Amino acid sequence: MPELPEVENVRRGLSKLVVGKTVTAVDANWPKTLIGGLTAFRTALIGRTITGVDRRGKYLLIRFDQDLTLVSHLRMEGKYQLAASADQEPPRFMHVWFTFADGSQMRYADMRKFGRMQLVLTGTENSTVSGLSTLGPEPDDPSWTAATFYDALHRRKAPIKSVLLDQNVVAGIGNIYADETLWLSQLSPLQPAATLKRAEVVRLHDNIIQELATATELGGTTVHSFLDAGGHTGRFQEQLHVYGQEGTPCARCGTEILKTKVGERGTHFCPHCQPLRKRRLP
DNA sequence: ACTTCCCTGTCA
DNA sequence: TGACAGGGAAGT
Repeated sequence: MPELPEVENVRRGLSKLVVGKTVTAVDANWPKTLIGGLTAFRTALIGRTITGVDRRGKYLLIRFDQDLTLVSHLRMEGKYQLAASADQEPPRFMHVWFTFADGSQMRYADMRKFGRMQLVLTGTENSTVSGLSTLGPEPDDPSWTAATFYDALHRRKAPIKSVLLDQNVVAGIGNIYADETLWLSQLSPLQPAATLKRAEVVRLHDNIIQELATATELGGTTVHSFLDAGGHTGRFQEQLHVYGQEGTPCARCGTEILKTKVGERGTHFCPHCQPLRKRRLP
């Protein structure tokens, strides 16, 4: 469930904690996490020094010297933690750990084992990593305008909720921020994307940019004990209007928030503020 | 473009 | 004990 704001906070945390460290060992007890296998990771990474940590959508890009990039996707439950020494009690569900020359360890824990890591040559990640090659623009990229968003939405007849979750349309939105931005924009999650009016798309575009920025600055949303690399919990969950709020009154109109399924995903909305508008597909 | 699968803790 | 949580890849 880490989405763009959470992954960005992990990036900032890791950036402060691991840049400059040199890998002396790589270990794993769930090798499936490592695309290409543990042996390849050891061969490539031992002796390499971390030079930076970047992010693209929900992907973390851990940069090493000699043009190596570790592409890491946390999926549902992936967490990084830095331990000052190897003796420190490992977190539950630790599956991969990197030991550094100073004795510290970068640990990766993932209860559901959905997360994946892949090593690529820096600069080739966009062509090599499936998911990155077709990834849509960053929400804060000035080239992502309401006009380009409108065009993208009008090529899709699927419900707007499903289209927001499509990383090829715009990068970084997951289930929480899809529901929240639709509530803010007073749009039904079931509204076919192609039926959105210009003004509605402008509203949604503004809210996506604003909401992701605010959530990022508040440290993201903590759901299911999500922790950033520094071990802090996010504070954005105090500002959720619909996600996980089923049965409580809508902050805008008092109507009970409902939960349903859209495209096999749990979807929270206010039936009064977010009515489905009957419109013909263009 | 839609469905299924990967995973396992939590909850009804 | 079975349904559910869900991002993204793979399959249809």
